[in-house]
Amino acid sequence: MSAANLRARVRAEMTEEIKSVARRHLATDGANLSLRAVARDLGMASSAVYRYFASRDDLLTALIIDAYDAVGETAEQAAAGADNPLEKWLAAGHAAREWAVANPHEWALIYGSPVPGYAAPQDTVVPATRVMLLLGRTIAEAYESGVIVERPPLTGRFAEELAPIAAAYHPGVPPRVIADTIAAFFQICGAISFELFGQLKNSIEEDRRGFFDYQLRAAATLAGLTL
Amino acid sequence: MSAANLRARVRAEMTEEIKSVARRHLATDGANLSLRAVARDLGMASSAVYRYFASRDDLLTALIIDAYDAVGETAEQAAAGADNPLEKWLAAGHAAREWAVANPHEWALIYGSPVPGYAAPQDTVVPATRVMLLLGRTIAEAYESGVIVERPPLTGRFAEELAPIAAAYHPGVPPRVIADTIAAFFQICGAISFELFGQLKNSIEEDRRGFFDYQLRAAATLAGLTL
DNA sequence: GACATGCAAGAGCACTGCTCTCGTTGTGGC
DNA sequence: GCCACAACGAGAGCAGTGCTCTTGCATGTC
Repeated sequence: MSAANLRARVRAEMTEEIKSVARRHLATDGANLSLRAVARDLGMASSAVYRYFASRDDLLTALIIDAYDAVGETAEQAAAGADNPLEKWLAAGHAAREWAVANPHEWALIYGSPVPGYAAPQDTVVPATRVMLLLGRTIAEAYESGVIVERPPLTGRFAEELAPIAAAYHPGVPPRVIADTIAAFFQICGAISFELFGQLKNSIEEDRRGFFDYQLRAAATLAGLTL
Repeated sequence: MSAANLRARVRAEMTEEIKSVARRHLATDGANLSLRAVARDLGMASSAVYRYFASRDDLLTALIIDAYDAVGETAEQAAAGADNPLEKWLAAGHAAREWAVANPHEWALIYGSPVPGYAAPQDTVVPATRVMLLLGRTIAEAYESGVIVERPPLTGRFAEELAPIAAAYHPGVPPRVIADTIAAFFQICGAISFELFGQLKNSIEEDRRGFFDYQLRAAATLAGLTL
C-alpha cells in the first residue's frame, strides 16, 4: 500500500522531471523539441519516456496546460494585490507580459500558431480561458461599481451567440461590455505577441514596458474602464 | 543569348513551381513541411531542390515574403475601392481577414510564432510592414482631413522612440495617433489570429464575420477614427 | 515463494534536412 | 563550331527524428 504510493510518487516525480527538462528544451528548440534529446538529457532511453507520455503531442499538451496555468496564476496573483479595477487591469497585464518575456517559447506555445497536425485536446480549454476570465471579472466588478462607460447594446447575429456566454460567465454584465473586453484582450495579446515574435524590431527597442503600459491603458479604455 | 534566357526562365519557373507545391504542403504540415516530400511531389530528387533554395529555411523565407506581399496586396486593393477613411479601414481589415481564413497556414507563418531556430532575414522586413503602413496611411489621410479625434500627446520614454518613426512614415501626424493606430493594428491581428488558431471555438461559431466587423470598428475607434 | 505488473533498454522502421560525388547538359568566349 | 565551364539532376550517405516492439529486470501482490 505504501509501496503503491511510492510507485505513484516516483512516477509523478519522473513525469515532472521530464516536463521540466522538456521546458528547458522548449527554450531553444521551440515546439519541435526532440523527445530523444530530452531523454538523453535525463540519461534514459527515448523509449522509456513513452511510459510517461504516449506521444510527443501528449508531452506538448502537458506543457501547454502548465503554461496556461502559469500565466493565469501569475496574472491572478498580481491582480489580487490591487484594489481598484484599473490597478487590477494594469497589474494583470504587466504580469502576463513579464511572464511572456521570461518564457517566450511557452507563450508561443499557447498564444502562437498551433503546432501543425496537433489538435488541442479538451483538457486545455479550461486553463486556456484563465487570463481572459480574469480580465472579464475585473471589468464585471468595475461594471457593478459603475465605472464602465455606458455604450449602446450590441446588434447583429454574433450578439446572439455572445449573449449566453456573457450571461454564463458574467451574469448581469451586458454583452456589449464583454465584447469590448474581448477586443481589449485581443489587443493585449497582440501587443505581447508582436513584441515577442520580433515584430517590434527596429521600432521600439528601449522602453518596451512603457510602450506596453500605453497599450494596456488603451485596452482598458477600449474595454470601457474610465481612467 | 536567347539560350541564356531559356536557362534563366526555366530556373524562375522551377523556383515558382517549388514554392507553389511547398505552399500546398504548408496547408497540411504547417511550418515543418518536408522538403523531401515537396521534391517527391515534383518528381525530383530532394537534393535537386537545394539548387534553388539553399535550405529549408530559405524556402520558408521565400514563402514568408510572398505571404506578406499577398495580404498586403489584397488589403491594398480592397482599400483602393473605398472612398472614405472608415470604408478604407473596414475594407482593408475584412480583406486581410478573408485572406487569412483562406490561407490560415500562411497567416500563421507570418503573424504566428516564429519558426524555432529560424531568424527572419532582412529581406522580410519591408514586406512585413505593408499592412501596418496601409492602416497608417489611412489614418494619416483621415487625420489630414480632420476626422481623427484630438487626444493629448504621448508622454514617456517610448514616445521619444516612436516620434522619429512616426515622422519618417507619416510626417505631420502626431505620434499619439500612430501609437493608437498600432494599438488598433494589434487588436485586429489579435482578432484574426485568435479566430484562426482556434481560440474562438465554443464561443463565436456562426457569425464570425459580424464579430470581426465589430472588432474592426472598435479598432477604428481606438485609432481615433470618428464613426 | 510464485505470479503479475511496471519499467527501462535496445533494436528497428520509416522518415527528416543536408552534403557530397558523379555523370549530363546547356552556355558564353574564342 | 568548338571547348571549357558552370549549372543541374540523381543517388548514396550521414546524423538525427518519432514511434513500436521485444526482451530482460526489478518491484509489489497474493
